[in-house]
Amino acid sequence: MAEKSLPAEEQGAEKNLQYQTRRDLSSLNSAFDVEKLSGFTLGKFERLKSSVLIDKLFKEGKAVKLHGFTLLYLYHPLSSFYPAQATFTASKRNFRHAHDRNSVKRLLREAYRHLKPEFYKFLAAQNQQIAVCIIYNGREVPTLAEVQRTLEKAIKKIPVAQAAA
RNA sequence: ACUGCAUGUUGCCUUAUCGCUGCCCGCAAGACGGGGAGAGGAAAGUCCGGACAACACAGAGUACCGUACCACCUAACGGGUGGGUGUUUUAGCAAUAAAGCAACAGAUUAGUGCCGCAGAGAAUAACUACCGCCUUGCAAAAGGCGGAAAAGGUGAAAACGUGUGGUAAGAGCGCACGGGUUGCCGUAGCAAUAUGGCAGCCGGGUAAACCUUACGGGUUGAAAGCCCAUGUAUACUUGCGGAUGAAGGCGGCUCGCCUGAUUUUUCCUUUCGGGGAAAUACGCAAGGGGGUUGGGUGCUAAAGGGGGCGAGUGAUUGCCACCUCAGAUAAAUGAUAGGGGUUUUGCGCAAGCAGAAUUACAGAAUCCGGCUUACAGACAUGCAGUACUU
RNA sequence: GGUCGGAUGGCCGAGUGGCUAGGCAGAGCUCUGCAAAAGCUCGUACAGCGGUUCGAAUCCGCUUUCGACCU
Repeated sequence: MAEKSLPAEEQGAEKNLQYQTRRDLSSLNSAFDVEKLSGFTLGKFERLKSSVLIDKLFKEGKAVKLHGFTLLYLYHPLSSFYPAQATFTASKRNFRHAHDRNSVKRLLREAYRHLKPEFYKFLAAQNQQIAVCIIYNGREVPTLAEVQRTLEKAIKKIPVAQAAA
């Protein structure tokens, strides 16, 4: 165990990085180019995982509703270098079987992955970070093309961040 | 050959691009690069049984819950295998055979309850009809007392069946044959049980009604539990501190500035005063319990896998060498395109051509052994039916 | 992931093995000059499949579906 783990100081540094929520965004941009971050990837740090933030998102976030999709968003500083973190859900009421829910969430993820670069440019221009939750309210598993078309419209509806917010 | 049913096996393959999650290696240590791995037969239902963990625990009994033909298998089981018994279907005149099914201990020696409607009566049964005696009456008959479960009808179920003797009429009341059941003995079998003999009994059903007998069961489940960090107010315990400044804050930090915490009792000495002890308030440190938010561990090498050689009718098991095969946590295992395979539709004598679909049930969450339920297509075996050929 | 409970007419809801109560709602009739209220009458139910039993809403098993609790 001792051999495996990193030296103590490095561990500390890593933790700082996670716990630090406030950071200077301008320095971030100088270190990591937005262009470099906007490949068609969707890794661990681009997904919204903090239950605290998710609670906050559902409580205070604004919603864009479009054709059975609901897109919740909240401009909020993140513990990630990426301009956005997203999460995807389908309700247990509409999809009783686990494999149906999984496949819907995979479709949403796939669609978001392809729409991501433009969304990131839009955010980088404002120098803002955002938390997003995409919910599918339909009762049947949709096709990928359908999801992409609707999501693209929904994302374009997200307004520019207010200075006060 | 086709169709149906049952059981078992299987549950599309491959190339490229864009991704996801662990692991290993590299490096400039990054959220980078490379390599290799990554979804089931039911992962499901959570119906049983274990492993593992925490807590509890003298012993015995009671309550409660579960199991229930016998033997074996197994870590264990309500599971499985083999056997027995009963029963259903099919074939057959029958004997019997084959296939399927069974929560299959006890209701004639523990006891209690329940059995609607109908029927005289549903458990010490007399309504009709039957028989005897008595009373009334010319008689027919009526009434009363008693006998009697053979006949009737009712019902899911009516007091062993047939025959015969017997009787006032009848009755297992006696006898013969037969049936069931309990006990003992003989034979076969480890046993359930089968079979033969002897003796007793035969006034119902229901235990997935209470119950009896035998056996088993401590409770709670990985959101168990253990560790680390973050960090807030602090009950309580211990230690230390002190206006000759504890402790905290700021700065230019061996220093300066600012803020700033206690009283009582008692003893010794005594001019004021000083010192000690105890209690208490305050402060600090440690322990500690309470709450908050994360991470690690538990956690994937196991009652493991397929293979070979044995043991056993079989479930299962012994030995040998080989293999390492998911580990996520707002929860990975995906998407697109091409090729092949499969199914299907149309055209065609056929070869083949063209189109469509690629589909079933379904997604690991601590891990195993079962059971149950769902399931497109393919293959194998068995049974049944239909048609044709010999 | 784990542990429990329910399902009876259009709605609520009782029912310890023997014809499934009751209320609300609905339809018809009475009453009234017409209505309301009241009274009378009627129709419509045991989630599904299988088993135990002479007989199942009830007992047992499986399935479907709704809900609750545990961090």
